[in-house]
Amino acid sequence: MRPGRPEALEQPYDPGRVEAAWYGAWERQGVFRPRAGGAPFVISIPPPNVTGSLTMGHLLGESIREVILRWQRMEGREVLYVPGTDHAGIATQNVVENRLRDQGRDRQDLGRDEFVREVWAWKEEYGGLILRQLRRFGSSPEWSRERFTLDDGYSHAVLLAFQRLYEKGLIYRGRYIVNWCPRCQTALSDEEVDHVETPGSLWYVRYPIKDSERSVVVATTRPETMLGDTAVAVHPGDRRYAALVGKTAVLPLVRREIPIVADATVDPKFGTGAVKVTPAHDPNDFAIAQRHGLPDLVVLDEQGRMNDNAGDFRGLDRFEARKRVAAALQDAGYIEKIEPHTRPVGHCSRCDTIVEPYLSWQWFVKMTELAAPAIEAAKQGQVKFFPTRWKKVYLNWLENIRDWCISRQLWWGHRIPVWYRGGEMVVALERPAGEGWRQDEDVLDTWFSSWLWPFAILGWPEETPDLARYYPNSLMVTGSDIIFFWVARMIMAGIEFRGQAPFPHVLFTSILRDAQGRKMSKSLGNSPDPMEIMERYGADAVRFTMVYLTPTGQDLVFDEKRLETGRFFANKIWNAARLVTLRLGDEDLGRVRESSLAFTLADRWILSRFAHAVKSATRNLRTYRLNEAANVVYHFAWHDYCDWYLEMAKPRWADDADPEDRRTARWVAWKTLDGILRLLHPFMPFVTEEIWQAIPHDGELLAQASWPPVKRSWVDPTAEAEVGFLQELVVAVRNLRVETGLPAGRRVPVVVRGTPDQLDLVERLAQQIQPLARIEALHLSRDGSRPAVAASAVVRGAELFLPLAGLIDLDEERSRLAREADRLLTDLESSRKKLRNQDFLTKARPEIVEKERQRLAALEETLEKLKRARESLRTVQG
RNA sequence: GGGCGAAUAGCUCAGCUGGUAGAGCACUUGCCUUACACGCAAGGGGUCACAGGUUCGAGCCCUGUUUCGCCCA
Repeated sequence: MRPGRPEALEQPYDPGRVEAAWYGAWERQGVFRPRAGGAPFVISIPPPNVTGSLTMGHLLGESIREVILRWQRMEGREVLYVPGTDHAGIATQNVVENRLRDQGRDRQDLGRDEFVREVWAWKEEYGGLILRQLRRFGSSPEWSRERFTLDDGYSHAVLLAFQRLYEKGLIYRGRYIVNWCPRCQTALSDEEVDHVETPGSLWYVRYPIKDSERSVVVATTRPETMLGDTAVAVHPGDRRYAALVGKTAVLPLVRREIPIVADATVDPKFGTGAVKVTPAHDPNDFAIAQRHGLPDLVVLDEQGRMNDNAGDFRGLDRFEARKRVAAALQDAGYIEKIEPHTRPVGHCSRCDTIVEPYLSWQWFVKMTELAAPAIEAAKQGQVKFFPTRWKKVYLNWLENIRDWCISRQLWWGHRIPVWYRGGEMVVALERPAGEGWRQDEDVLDTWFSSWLWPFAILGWPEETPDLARYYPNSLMVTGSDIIFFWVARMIMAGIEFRGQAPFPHVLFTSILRDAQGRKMSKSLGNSPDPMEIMERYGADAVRFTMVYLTPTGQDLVFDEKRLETGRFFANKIWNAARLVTLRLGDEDLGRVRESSLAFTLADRWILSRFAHAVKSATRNLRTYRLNEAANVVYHFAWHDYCDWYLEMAKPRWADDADPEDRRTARWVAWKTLDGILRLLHPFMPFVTEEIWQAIPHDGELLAQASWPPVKRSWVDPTAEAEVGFLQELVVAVRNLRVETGLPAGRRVPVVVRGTPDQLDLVERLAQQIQPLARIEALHLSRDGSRPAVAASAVVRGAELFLPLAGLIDLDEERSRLAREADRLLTDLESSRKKLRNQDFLTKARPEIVEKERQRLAALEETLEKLKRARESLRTVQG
């Protein structure tokens, strides 16, 4: 047992100082290293973007991971938390390109190799800021295992995964419509496109029929694409157009002859029921073209400008082209009408540019085969989601999954391991032997590397000891916004490459929103700076508040002011600890045997309450109700321990108090504080460590101490009931004091009247009640007498009197008693009504009925006594 | 168009197995009571969105409606 250092708890509490103190010690002592002994517990960080910095959202996720990790460590598990970052292809390339632009250069000037070197240099200098910020936050990953998705070993894993899937026939190259971002100039996956309902127009355009007076009117939202039309399509069952199928239409402006085809996917109710078919710029049209053997004609370039196929419109930006084409059609009399029309428009999730459906050669992963076992894993419970409703979202996505476009036209990333020479194509991790091989120019989607994260971080494809011991991981904590991007794909990859889902549990965190309900994001600039927040409130306060506030799986409207909850709480604990340390004296508490102490009622009560708090906090942690766990500890520490126990203990610490009892009060106060610090450590590691070091403690660091067990011997229902009565008495007296307008400091006599049992109890508790309620003398009315003039209240049938003749306003007291009685009357009536109900009496569970009877009896008794108190005051007046 | 979620005190939100509606902040009143004014004490404040239903009993379960938000197409 190490002695405390009371002088360490300086006033005032300064989070900045405290939080600078302990991180180094934890690292030196190897607190974050997996400690053999218990079953492994493994979590990895959802790798943040290497160019990124901390956001409030990160802090929320990190707070939750940390609570669970530090708790599990204290429970004796072998805890591993793996840190790292991902290379975030588009985002990182953007950052470096912007820098080049500022210098008046672009990546084409540098060439591929030079550019990639430039990105690496940038990464070495500025990357990973976010991980340094996590140290300030107090995060406890095993730093020596930090991984980056472009590291050599990791890259090998990524390319190997590509090769294996290719060899299994699950990866293919094809020419299809993909989502193209003209600004990023790369293909995107479906998940990287956000759809926004956008008002626009629906143009009705007349296409003449060849060798005929007739024409067909098509409706389109994108007239500029008509330059790439290769057909007109109608529904096969649409009688209006039956005669036209097989005929030839003449495309206005360009006079190209195109067939009219019948296809069942055409919606006869949309527009005129006839649509133009632009295979190169619309996924549905592409499908129609495939079925009918129609050619395709690309009319846009990679930057979203009209290309040479667009004739007079070549070189125009797509939106300018839309206006010009519409105007040209109008001028030539081809426009029938224009209607307002709202449709979903895809935006690049990276840069918000409107994406183009664009026909190009890309690499894809066939997903249905990978999805099937991932669906089973969730259905059979090998992977569970918290909250459970995400299971449905997950299943729905997987059951309707589409192939995944994984090639990106970027330079920063894993270059696709495919080699071409003439008509040959080889998939290989190394350049094939021989001359003339040219590697595929594209890189892989970043998510194609991060879906391997749970096992690639452990050394896969090598069969390392880590992989054997730490796979599958224990838990994934992340935001539901990446359930498709990452979570579902990790599960698929885990099953595909390791034969087992990567973790049994997925815990989704809240999404933080600002006061207007908008998602907090860097681009909106509506997120406070986390580092500044930590400066102002302290990391402990942020951690506690985040967890305390976060509802399980609901979005969280974040208001900075609420961080005061954690800040004030830390301060409260700090000051409670100061009080305790100042009163501990030089007692060697470590040598005190619990059995040698004579606990008072208050001692038994707080230890019982502590046992409940441990039980409840632990149960809530196990079920991921972290906010409830935080709430339990908060309430116990503040309201039970500080408000009641410490107040009751104060007189026992006085110099003239009985030494044995003083020792007992010291021991219980210390022991309970030690317990609070342990329960609180996962939520507020710094301040709890600092305080723990200042009180007598066993072991080097709180971070290595054990989680408190539930001590059954401390559970004491009698003590809880009796102190409950005491608390009600005290509150009633305090209330009378306020209601009668007594000066706050004035000590008053109190008379109690009640059953002999009640009076005995009050007599036993008198010592503790008096200071709490500022009572000068507590008189027990054994003979049933009562003061003639007094303010009064009823507590559990016992009557309290403040005999204050001359000090209280009798009229006011009478009306106060009347108000009190009125309030009870409502409850009384509803209780009576309930008990008159035959159905209630026969059908409700007996214990419920009995409870209701007791409740009614108590209400009646209280009411009766209030009435008598009023009457007696009337007599006085009369 | 399909799916999911939310609606509870002035605000932000808890409310687990149906059994007397809770917290923090804000508000009112009184206190610098030698741990803490980042505090202490006492208090006010609710048609649990609406309409039905199930039940002895509904904030909670069922059906429908309204409003808001999100995801998917």
